[in-house]
Amino acid sequence: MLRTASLRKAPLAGRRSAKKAPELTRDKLIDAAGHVFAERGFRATTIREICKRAGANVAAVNYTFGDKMGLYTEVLRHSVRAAKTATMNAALDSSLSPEDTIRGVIRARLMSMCREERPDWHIRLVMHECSQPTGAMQRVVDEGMRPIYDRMKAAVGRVIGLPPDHETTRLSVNSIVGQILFYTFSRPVLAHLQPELKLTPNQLDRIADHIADFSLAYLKKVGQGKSHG
Amino acid sequence: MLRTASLRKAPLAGRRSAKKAPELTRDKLIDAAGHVFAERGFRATTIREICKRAGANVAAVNYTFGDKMGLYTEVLRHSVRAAKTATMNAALDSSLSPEDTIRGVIRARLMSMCREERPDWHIRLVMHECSQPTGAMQRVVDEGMRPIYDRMKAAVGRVIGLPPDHETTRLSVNSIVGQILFYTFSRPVLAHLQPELKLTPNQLDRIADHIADFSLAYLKKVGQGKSHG
DNA sequence: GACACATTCAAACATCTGTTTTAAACATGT
DNA sequence: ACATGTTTAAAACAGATGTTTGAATGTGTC
Repeated sequence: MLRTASLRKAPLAGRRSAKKAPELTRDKLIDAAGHVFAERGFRATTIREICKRAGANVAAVNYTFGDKMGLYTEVLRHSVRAAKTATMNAALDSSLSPEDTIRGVIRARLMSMCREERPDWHIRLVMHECSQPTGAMQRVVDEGMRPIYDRMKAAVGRVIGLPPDHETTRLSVNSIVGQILFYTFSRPVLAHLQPELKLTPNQLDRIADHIADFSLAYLKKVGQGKSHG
Repeated sequence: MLRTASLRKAPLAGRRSAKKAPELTRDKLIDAAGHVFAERGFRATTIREICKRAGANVAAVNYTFGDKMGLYTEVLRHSVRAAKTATMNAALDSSLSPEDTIRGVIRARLMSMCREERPDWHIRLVMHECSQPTGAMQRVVDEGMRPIYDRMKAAVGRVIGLPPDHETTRLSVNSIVGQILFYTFSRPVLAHLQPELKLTPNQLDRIADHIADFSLAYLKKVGQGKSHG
């Protein structure tokens, strides 16, 4: 008989061999919570909606994860893992040229917006964290975004002929990332300013090409200036 | 004796001649609400916090503005007006060259982030609307962002030698706006990825220059290609 | 000063929401 | 079959929050 949510742990997260029902509700809860958290953010999401969606009882969340935040961190953990798609991993391959790395990362990030299953949970969770931080952001950034960010700094630095931590390199990476995130973070604004812009796979492909062309124009120009001077 | 919040109007919004106290609490409420709404968004903001900050009673909001949403729309109205700074208006001057227009808009938008009073309410409210839309967004976008967006389309179109509504023009404007909003929307992420980046006026000035250089590299390249072909 | 009105205030109300409780259902090993 | 530990279910609890109420206080007019 367990007492308070803050003191008790989620029940026996370790050994689960013969049981299967608990695994099922646990997974159903994480899946349902991912949908709702990604759509509404941590605060605006109610445990009751998650449980209804998962076909579970209201007490299931507190029983399985201790409290709402426990479920949230679990969802974040899954979302970070799911964000490491095959496409993104291929783009991060260190044998690629810097230009191809940049193009690949841009494309992988944009393409994740039109996935069928779990469309873009990760980046939408980050968006809500930016709007209303919860303290869970540090881990999301460290595990989900920093590797890509560092890889981009290296690639951009090589194109422009400057160290990865030079101010121009960092600002350029920010410019690229900003262009990408715009289509997720500012989607409602975009929907009003350009109602005709549908984010179909085809269109996202064109957008990815544009962002890469737009960015490489500057990077190559600076790079040529450096190599000539 | 007024009945329901949905039916009654804010009391006598028209003639206020001799009264001053009502005006004062009204303004204090809008000012306090601007702070809290810009920081936390509509939903996470409590009427009690606004009233405490304004030194008013809990019932003041419902009495003066009907309900929470009434106060919110009033805050949005003020914020849209405050976003039309002298700097931004100067940048939108139609006698400027397209390059100067682009540089000016970028700089004006970034500089509003380090204002002493009401620092960047407008764009932070838009951010929260993007994360959790409330239905008030349409007016904010139409009145606060579309004029700038259209002006940018015209300027960018002139530099690259394409119509304002060409796909390349629109995507390029998106790229510029995305770079700008990144420093507001993704500030928490940025704080973790680049802890050393302080958004002082000096630094924002450098960022504005970078974004303009970064963008104009592509625009001019496309423009030259067009004029030669 | 008395009246009518607008405004303020403290308290209460109704609802929502995270959490806890209590008991029943279930599974498992002996 | 029994005992034991685990999972589910319904209800209740406690706190927060938007809103309303009704009295009290101010404010201007006659």
